[in-house]
Amino acid sequence: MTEQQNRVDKFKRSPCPVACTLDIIGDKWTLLVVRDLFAGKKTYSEFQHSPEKIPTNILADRLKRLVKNGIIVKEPYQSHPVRYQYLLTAKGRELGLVLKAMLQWGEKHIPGSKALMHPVQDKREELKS
Amino acid sequence: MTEQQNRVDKFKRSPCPVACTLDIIGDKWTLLVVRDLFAGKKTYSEFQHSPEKIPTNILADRLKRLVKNGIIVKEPYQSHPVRYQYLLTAKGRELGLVLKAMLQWGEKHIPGSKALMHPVQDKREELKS
DNA sequence: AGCAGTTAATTGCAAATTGCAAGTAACTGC
DNA sequence: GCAGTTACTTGCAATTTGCAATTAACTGCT
Repeated sequence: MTEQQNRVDKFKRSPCPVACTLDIIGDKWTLLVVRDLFAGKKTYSEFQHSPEKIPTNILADRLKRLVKNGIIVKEPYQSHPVRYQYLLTAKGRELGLVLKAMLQWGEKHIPGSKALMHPVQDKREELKS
Repeated sequence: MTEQQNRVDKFKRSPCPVACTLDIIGDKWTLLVVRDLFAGKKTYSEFQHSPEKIPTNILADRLKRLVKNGIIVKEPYQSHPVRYQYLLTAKGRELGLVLKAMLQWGEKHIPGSKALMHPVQDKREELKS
């Protein structure tokens, strides 16, 4: 088996980028965690307290998968009671467009739904130290 | 119970448009059917023959849900052997941006994945390099 | 007329995933 | 020393998924 075949084999269902993306984020919870990260949430308990009330075992699983797929990183922000924070990587931040498209579709087509805040705000000021 | 409460109650998890959108399209298969519709596929068997090989009971279920949510319509395109076609509504076509965002994210971040075709092709673009 | 083939499903069942409750471990603050 | 917080894990029932087989209604071939 060649390297190319190895690469092909790792596509779970097909080489279609939509299918591959869905293999990573195609479920009811993953993008809600990403949404929370865009909203500035960082810790396990912050995610747990979001209005959708994600079950704790699902949250633990999704965080693991997001780390495995390079969308977030997990790092301790304090040792003594060791506490972890989860941060979006560049790859994860680029899911902002997916989130934004869903948010806009939802706001337009699901009457009564209302965004608490928008991800990927157009802020042109990031070069400040 | 007031009308407002009725409206609130119908949100499955929260009024967040991202969560509401995920309640409709947040699974591994639904958006693949929508992708196929963007690719010009219209019939049950065309969806079945896509490379991901969606199980037939899942396909039947997802088509029902897409109809129920106003994303597609089902109509006979011939009577005698009565045959059905499924067509995107305006609401469904507006999922093109979600699909496009996923496609671009996948192409960029999943090495080897390659789009067979792009939904929502922007006719006016890509003159610069 | 008989039979294979196509389309659009439904049914049955095992396996996997989800959702809920409870429990755990390490620590803090009173 | 005891309640509270954080970040989980475990157990288990319920739901969903995936696969195979089957069905119903027709067409086209011989």
